[in-house]
Amino acid sequence: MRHLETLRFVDVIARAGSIRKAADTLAITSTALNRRLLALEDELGVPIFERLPRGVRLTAAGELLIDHIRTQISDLERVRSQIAQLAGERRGHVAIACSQALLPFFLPQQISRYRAQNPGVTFSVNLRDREAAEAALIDHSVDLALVLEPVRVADIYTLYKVPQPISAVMSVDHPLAAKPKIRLHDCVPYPIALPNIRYGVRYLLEAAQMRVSYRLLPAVESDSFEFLRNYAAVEHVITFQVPIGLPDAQSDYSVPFCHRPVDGRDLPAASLYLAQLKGRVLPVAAARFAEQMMREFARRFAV
Amino acid sequence: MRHLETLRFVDVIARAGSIRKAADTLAITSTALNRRLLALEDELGVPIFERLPRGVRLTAAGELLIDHIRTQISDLERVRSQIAQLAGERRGHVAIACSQALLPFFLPQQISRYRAQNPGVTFSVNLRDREAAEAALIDHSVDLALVLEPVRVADIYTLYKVPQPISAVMSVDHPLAAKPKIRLHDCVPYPIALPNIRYGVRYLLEAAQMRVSYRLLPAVESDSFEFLRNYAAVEHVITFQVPIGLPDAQSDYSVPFCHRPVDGRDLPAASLYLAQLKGRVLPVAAARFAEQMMREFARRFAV
DNA sequence: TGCCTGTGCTGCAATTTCTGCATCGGATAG
DNA sequence: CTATCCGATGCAGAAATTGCAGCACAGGCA
Repeated sequence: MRHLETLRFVDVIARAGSIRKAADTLAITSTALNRRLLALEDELGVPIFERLPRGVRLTAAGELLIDHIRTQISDLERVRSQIAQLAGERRGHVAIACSQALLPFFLPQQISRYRAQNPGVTFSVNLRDREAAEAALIDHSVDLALVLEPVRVADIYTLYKVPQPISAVMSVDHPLAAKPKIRLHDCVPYPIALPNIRYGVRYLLEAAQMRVSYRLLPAVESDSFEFLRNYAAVEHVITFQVPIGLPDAQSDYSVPFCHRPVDGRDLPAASLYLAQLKGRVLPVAAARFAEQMMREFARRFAV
Repeated sequence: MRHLETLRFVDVIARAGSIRKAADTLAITSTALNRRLLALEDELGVPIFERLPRGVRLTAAGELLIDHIRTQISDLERVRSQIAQLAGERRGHVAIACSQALLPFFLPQQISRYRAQNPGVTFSVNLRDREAAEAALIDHSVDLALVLEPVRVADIYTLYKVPQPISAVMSVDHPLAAKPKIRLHDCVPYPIALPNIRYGVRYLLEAAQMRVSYRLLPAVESDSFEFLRNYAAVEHVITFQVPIGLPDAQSDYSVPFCHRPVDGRDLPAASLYLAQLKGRVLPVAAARFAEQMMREFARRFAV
């Protein structure tokens, strides 16, 4: 959209941290970009960036403005998508930030299902920890976030909340695999593999252990849920994940690990949140996709 | 602001109903304006206006866009005012739509008081009936509305609500002026002057008469509250108004008419609403002025 | 200290975009 | 049927934007 080209450029400068770098990514000369910025600051009567020897940084006024710019850009996007829908087109784009647990099964299935009915809609799926996911909502780089136990900043609006009782994951021939339900102290004799503290599952585990005498000390730590699952498959180690990231009984996945729910008395269920930026009206495609996921949540995890 | 000049032009076209008229008010040629419009429609991929023999009219897509445009324009205005405030300037503009009752005393006093502390802030005060006031909020032509018994459309947000018991207004030597409180049936023997049905006071009077046997038939109807007051001053006629539009005892106005409250059993109190557009963040000056008025309401009409 | 690198900024010419005049084609009101 | 008002368009001049080259400045490094 031509009329907010300059504003978009300002956004790029803010993200790049220097006019020349921004000009480079925008494939124009720094001269032109610089002059646009100067003209805008002149119009506004206030500098948007403070000039540092190694680049530029937003002033207080700039912070205000950049927020406005990002809102305007995505609001225009929404209007365009509404107009496109009016014209009968079924196009659009949905940008999602999500936790690792959504990557193996849930999102692939959901996106595939949605695209089967709306082939014109494209998706971008970005792995973000819960903090980064919320930041991505705030700076308008994603439309939806799907995260476990978010930090819950004020600017985030929760569309749906799903309880996710934590499961213990182990190889199929692990001694504990015989039990239908796992107590946490059952795990003490065995080596443990855990995600690190930035992740919701680990956070809940640590919180739960504040109240008990035993300790689950990780033999292996990782930031990859996929690694942890596969590690549990090849060694008699126990790890913990949420069910939405694990193959369920009906699926035709054949894997050398299994999972058993942890007793609710030992560990409260985690919560999976579907969230958007507060006060933002989503583009049509994103809103529809969110609705589809919410229906699926309601179906699977009916209360 | 340069970058949304074209969008502002589109807004003017929409209001003017024809490109040439809009070009005229914008002091440019119709050619230039027409081409900007065509370029924008080309960018958007859909026509914004349908071309009629006597001008243009918004298409469905255009309705969507014009709403976005008006939001963007006033949102930018808000950002500018926030930036100005950041820079220590105390400037800005407040546009108000209000009922007649606010014109003689309340708004002049309030604006004068506000401007005494904020001389840089300018005001526009527009007389609008309750329906037009809400329309003005919606199309962003005013920031605040102050109206009696509004129609209460969904997009309006009420900031404050003040009860206004209706008063009978008459000349000082009117027989009823001896009573401290007026019953409606006391008025039957006398000629009545009323505002027409579009106004809140008349609306309430008509509603009240649904339940009783007597009728107050207006000898004179007018759409000017000022006329009605002054007419009551020169003839033994009774009219009805809300107290906020009448001089109070402490004021140093010397007028040949007086007012007495109507008994609450006969006529419910009207409600004066201070309202803004739902979901809109007001510019600093408008928000501050609204706060001042709300404090004044709380002081005068403490519950 | 002196060199080097990276930054934002500016004068000037080429280029792109925009504007205004004159005019066309079409639809309606009288 | 005619007069009028409307939006659209070809073309030439005006205005804004861009890119090149170069400047001044501030830190990093030897």
